[in-house]
Amino acid sequence: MKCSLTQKQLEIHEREKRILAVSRPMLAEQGYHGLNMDRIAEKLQQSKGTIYNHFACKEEIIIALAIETMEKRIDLFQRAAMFRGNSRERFQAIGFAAELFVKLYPHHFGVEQIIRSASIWDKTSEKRRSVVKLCEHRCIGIVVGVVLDAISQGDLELPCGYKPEDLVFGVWAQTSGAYSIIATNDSLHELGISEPFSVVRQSVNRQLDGFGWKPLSKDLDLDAVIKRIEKEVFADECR
Amino acid sequence: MKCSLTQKQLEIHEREKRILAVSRPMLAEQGYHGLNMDRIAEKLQQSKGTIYNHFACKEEIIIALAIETMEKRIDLFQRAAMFRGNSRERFQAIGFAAELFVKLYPHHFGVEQIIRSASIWDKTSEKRRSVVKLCEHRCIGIVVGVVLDAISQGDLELPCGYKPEDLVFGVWAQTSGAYSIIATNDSLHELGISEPFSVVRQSVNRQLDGFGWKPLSKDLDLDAVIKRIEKEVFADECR
DNA sequence: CCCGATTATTGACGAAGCGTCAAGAAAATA
DNA sequence: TATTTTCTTGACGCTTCGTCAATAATCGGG
Repeated sequence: MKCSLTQKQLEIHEREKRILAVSRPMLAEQGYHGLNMDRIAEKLQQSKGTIYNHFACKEEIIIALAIETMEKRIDLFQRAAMFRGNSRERFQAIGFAAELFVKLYPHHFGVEQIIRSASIWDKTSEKRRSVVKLCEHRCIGIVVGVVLDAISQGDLELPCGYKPEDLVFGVWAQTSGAYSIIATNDSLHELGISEPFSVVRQSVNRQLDGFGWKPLSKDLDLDAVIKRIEKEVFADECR
Repeated sequence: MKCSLTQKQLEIHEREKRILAVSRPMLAEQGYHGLNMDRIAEKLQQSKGTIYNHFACKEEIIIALAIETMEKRIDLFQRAAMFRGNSRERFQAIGFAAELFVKLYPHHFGVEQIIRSASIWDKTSEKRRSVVKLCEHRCIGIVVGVVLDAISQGDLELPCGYKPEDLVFGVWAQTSGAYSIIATNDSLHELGISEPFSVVRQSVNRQLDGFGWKPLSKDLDLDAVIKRIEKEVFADECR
């Protein structure tokens, strides 16, 4: 009967989620080597072969985790982009989301780094790789959307030959670079960098000011905007 | 006799360099998994035990390679910082060096990423880790030095509460983030980012302009400065 | 409800690769 | 030359990945 078919398929689908749920902390705590196929099987009380029915190799699990991660970020970004305010404030909201994301879920951010290692990326399936690309595209698309709105609303005029994607790339590089350094460098304080997150926020705003994206940060009460973003968009996450 | 003693020690020292020389392409081409202790031994016609006399584990080889890499970069940065020009031009020279480095030796850049994986970093010795820290410190120190010169020469005034290290961190994050994205993301073009290196240069300059570091980029003939840097500092590397 | 066909599960197994260590070789020292 | 120290070797143990033939469960038609 149909119900039975669905029953089994549901069980399989359910299991896939459990595999990922069990894998994530292993990967988060010990990195690539902490993820152990035998231990996953053991924890789920299933044989290894069954795990391999879901994921062709260890790296497929990692990239699947990364996809979950990227979807989570996209969700935050989408909500941020819908913040009610002018274009610059909406961009600010996305920046806030990015920082929130890395602070709330540092291991998620870590997973995104891990799949970029050549020795891991190369073993993943084309199928999941294209999902990653799509996620990336969607994520950038959200930010580009805000930039385009800014342009069409007359808040921003890009220099000749400069595309919205270029501006986004600059900010993307800045933030992801900073978060990556923060996450992997335990001696930042010794290097004289005591408030890296604050520095990133300032650098980004200075860059946007440099592009003349109005209202300039000197004309904005940034703290008040942040407060509003916290309250209106990320009330659940900020407590 | 003394000569013989030196002889043997020289041989050992020589071998250590050969181990690294053989390891680098393996790591560059296939990443972490491409580096294979048995194959290293085989290529050097030496037993595995001997390799392990030099390096306690695979990860130690990787971090040793990373140290070589960092020293190479320090060399480029030092030369760049000595460029004869105003403070902003000297900073420009360092930026040029960073870009040159990642373009000339992309695999070197990759090694620096690899050691930052938790699962690798954790297996390295405290001794080499502190060397890495030192290299980082020296590298940042060079750049901070130029910023300090700019301040003392009256070219730059940092906002209240902003340290030279903070400015350097911002640029460091921007460039390393960008290079990392460029290296690991094969579909940048599809995302609408066609000239990422050019975007980075512009973003950084816009940031420095934002800090009011004189002379501002609009008052500088950047192309001419680059030409001079190429000719006067990196003639050997640029051909 | 039963029975062949299909699909899913299992865990022993092979392969690869890391790191060890006792035995033996080479070098240093006396 | 004899003895001690240091260096080298490669077989071995161990872990972990991924496979696959055998087995079990599910499905679908009669």
